[in-house]
Amino acid sequence: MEERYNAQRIEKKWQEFWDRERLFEVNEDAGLPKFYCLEMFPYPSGRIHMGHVRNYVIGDVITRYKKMRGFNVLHPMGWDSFGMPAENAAIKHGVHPSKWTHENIAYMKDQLKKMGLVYDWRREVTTCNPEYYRWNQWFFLKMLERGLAYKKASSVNWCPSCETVLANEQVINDGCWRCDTVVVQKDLEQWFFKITAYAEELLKDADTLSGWPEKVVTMQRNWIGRSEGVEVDFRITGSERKLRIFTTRHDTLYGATFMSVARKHPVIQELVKDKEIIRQIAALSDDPEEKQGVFTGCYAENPLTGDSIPIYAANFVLMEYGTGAIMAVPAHDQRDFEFAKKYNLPIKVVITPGRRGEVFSPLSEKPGNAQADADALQEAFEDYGTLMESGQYSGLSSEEAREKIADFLEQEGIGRKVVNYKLRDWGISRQRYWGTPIPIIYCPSCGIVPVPVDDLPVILPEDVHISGKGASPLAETEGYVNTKCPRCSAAARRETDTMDTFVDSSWYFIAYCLGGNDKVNFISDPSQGEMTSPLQYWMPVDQYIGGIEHAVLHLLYSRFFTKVLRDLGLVRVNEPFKSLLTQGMVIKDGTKMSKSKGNVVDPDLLIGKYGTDTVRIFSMFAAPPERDLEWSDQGVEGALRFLSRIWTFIYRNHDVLSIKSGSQLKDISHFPASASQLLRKTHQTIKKVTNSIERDYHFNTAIAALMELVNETLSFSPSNDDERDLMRYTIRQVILLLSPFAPHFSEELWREIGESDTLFNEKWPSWDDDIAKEEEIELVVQLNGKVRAKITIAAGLDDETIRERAFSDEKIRELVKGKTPRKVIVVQGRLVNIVI
RNA sequence: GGGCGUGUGGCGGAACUGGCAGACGCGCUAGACUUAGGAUCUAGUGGGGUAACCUGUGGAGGUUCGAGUCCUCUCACGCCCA
Repeated sequence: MEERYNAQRIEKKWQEFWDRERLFEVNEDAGLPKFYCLEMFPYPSGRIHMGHVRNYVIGDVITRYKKMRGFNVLHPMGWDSFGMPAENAAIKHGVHPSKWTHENIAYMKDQLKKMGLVYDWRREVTTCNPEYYRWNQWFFLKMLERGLAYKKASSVNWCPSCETVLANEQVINDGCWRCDTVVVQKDLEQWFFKITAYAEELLKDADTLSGWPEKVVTMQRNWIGRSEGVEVDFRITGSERKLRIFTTRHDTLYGATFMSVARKHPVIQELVKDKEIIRQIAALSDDPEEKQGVFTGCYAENPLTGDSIPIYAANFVLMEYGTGAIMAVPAHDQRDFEFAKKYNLPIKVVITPGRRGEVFSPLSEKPGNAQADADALQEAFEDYGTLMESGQYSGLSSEEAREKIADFLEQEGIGRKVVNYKLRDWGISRQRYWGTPIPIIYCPSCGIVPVPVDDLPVILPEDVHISGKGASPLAETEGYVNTKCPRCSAAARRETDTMDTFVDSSWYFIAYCLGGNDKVNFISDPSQGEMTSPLQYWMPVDQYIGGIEHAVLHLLYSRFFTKVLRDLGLVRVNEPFKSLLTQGMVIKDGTKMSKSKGNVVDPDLLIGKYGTDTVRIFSMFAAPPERDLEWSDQGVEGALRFLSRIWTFIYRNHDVLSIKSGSQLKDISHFPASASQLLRKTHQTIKKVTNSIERDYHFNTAIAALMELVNETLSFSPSNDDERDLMRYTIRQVILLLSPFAPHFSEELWREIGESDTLFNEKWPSWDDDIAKEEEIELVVQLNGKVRAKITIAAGLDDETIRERAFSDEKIRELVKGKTPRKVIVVQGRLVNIVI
C-alpha cells in the first residue's frame, strides 16, 4: 500500500474494472425490485461542464447506493445530438454537423468515464442516429393517423437569429430559449402536435406527481392554464354574422361597452369595406405593449342589455388565443380600461366591492351612482364583488351571477359554458437542417401524402450545403427534395422542415428500456404487454434528475408523449417520471458560471489535479442537491484532505486493519467505554447516512456524518484484540458508506483491508437501534427558558426522577432557593424547564 | 401587479413532528514538527465582556413554559406568470 493517497494511480484501474466486470449492465429480472435512475442527457456541445458533473454525480451516487440496497438499477446515458450548435459549427468552421457531433460525443463519453460514472453503455441512445429518429417519424405518422399531428397556417414565434420557428414554451420573456434573441411573429404554415387534446389529463395527472417539486407541478398547472368560462355570440348590427367571444368574467357582461377583435379576424375582411379603415388596421403596431385600436365602423349588440356597442380592431387581441375576439369591460379589466381612456369609450361600473345586499358603491362619493363611480375610477376594479346596474342580477355576488348568467345564455341559445386552456398546440416544424426529417411528401395531385411506414426512415442527407443564409439547406438539396408521390408516382416534393429536437427527448427514456439506438423496435415486440417486456419492467423512471429550466419544456412534452404512446398501446404507464429532482446551478463568485464572466471551472483540469473522487465528494458535500452550489477551490482541498486522512490512517494501521476476521460484532458488553462509544457512533452514522439519502438525497449531511465518524475513529487507539476488531469493523463500515460518493477510493481501500469482491456487490450496511441508542444523555436544565445547568443522566428515566435530578443540581438549587416553581416541564431526552 | 421560494457566523451550510442555534467543512488565530511550509498534527474560533454573564437566525409584533421553526405585518433578493 502506498503511503499517500494518489488518485491518478487508482482511478483508471477501477474504471476499467467496472467496465470489464459489466457491473452496471442490467437486464430485466422479475425476481428483483427495479430502480430506473435517469439524468437528463446532454447536448454534445464539446465538453462536459460543471453543471453536468453535478447532475451526473448525483445520479451515479443514487445508482451505486440503490445497487447496494439490492435493486436492479437501470442507469443509462445518451446524447441529445440534433440541434442548432452543430449547424453553427458547420457554418463557422466548415465541419459537417455529423462529424462535429460524433467527435464531441466521443470526447464527452471519455470525460464521463473519467468521472467514474457507471452506465449500461449497451443502451446508449444517439438521437441523430437514423435508427433512433426513424421512430420520431413513426410516431409522427401514428399521430397523423389519429389527428394528433396536423398542419396549419398561423402566426408563429420566429427567432431571427436561429432562423426558425419556436413553440410557445420555447419563448422565455419574449426571447428565444436558446439564444435570448427577441422573438417576432411570422405567418407560416407548419406542423403541430395536438398537445391540447391532452390538456385536461396533463392537468389532472399533475396531482399524481407527488415525487415532483411542488414548484414544477405548479408551473405546469399554470402553463396549461385551465379556465372555466362561457362563449357568447354577439349579434352584429345589420349582418347575419355573429361575433363569438370567450370570457371568464360573464358576471361583468352588463359592463361590456365595446368589443375588440384581432386584426386578422375574418369578420374584418367580411364587414369592413372602407379602404382607409383597412389601411389603418394594417398599420397597427406589432408591439402589444403599446395598446392600439381602430374603430371598424361596425356595431354589435350586447346580448343582455341590448345596447349597441362599437367593434374595434386591436393589436393586443390575437387570433391564436380563444376566439380572436373579446368583449371589453373597461370598468373591470385593466387593459380595456386603458383602451377606453385612450379612445374615449364609455366606462360602466357593474361590480362593486360591497357585500351582498348592499347595492351601493364605495368607489365614488355618491354611492350607487354608476356614472359617478365610472368617473372616480383610477384603474379597473378586477376583483369579484357584488353586481350592480345589471338588471335582475344586481345584488348577486360575482360567483352566483356567473352561474345564473351562464345558465341564461345557454337557455337562450346565445352562449355556452366552455373550458379554455392557455396551453397551445406544439409547433414542431423547424426550418433547420440538423434534425429529424418530417416524413411528408407534397404531391401536386394527391396533396399531403405521408411517407409509407415501410419507407422509414427518411434519411437526413449528408451531402448538403450549409451556408446559414436563406432557406433551410434541405430545401436547396435537390436530390432530397425531389421524389415521387407514394400514391400516384408523379413527381413530388418532400417536406423540408425538420422536427423540433424536443421531439427526440420526449421519449429517449423509453428507448433506453428497449436497449438503445439500434435495438428500439415498437412494431414487432410479441412480449409487449407482459411484465417481462422491457418497457413494462423498467417504466416509469423512478428518479429523474435535471435542471429546473425544463419545468414546462421537456418535462411537459415528455408527459404528453408518454400519454400518446400509452394510447398507442406501447406503454402502460400514465406518467414517465415518478420522482423528479431539480438540481441547483453551479455558481462561482456569486453568479452562474459562464465564459463571458470568466468564472468557469474546467472539470478536466480539476479531475487531473485532485482526482474525480475528491471532486465528487466536494460537489456532494457543499450543498444539498436542489440548491445552488457555490464552487470553492479551497473547499475541494478540504474534500481531498478528508480522503487523505482516511487513507493515511489505514496505511498506518494496515497490519491491524487487513486481518481477515469476523466482521460481526454482536456482544458489546465487554468493551470499555471509549470502545462502545465508537461502536455506538458507527451505528448512529449508518443510520444517519442512510436516512439522509433515503429522505431527500441530502448527501451533504450524509458526508458530514461520515466525517464525524472518521474524526472519532482516527482518535481511537485500540489496546486489545476486541478493540482492534472494532476498529476494523468501523473502517469497513466507513468504506461501505463512502463508496457511492468516492467509488475508486473505496474500492481500492476495500482490497487493502483484505476484501476481494467488488464493493458494489456488497450489501449496504444496516444498523441496530439498540446499539445506536445512547446510554447516558446530557440534559439541559432551564430556568424560565434559559439554560442554567447541564446534567448527565441515564437514558430512559421517568419524568419524576428527571425532575428530582434537575432540582438536586447544585447550581439549580442555588437559583431556585426561596422560590416556588410554578411549573416544571420535562421533555424526554431534551430538557427540563423550571418556571418560577 | 399576482404567485412561489429564500434570508442563520468571515464563507458553504447543519438543526427530525417547536426543545442546548451554528453539526460538518472552508477560512482565520495560536502552538507543535520542520532547513522551509501554501504539507501534516494539536488547540481555539457567532458577537460583547478579564469573568459571572449578556446578546444573537433580515426587521417589527404575536402565540407558547419555550420560536430559526407556528401566526400577522414588513424589508431585501431570486424565480415563474403578467
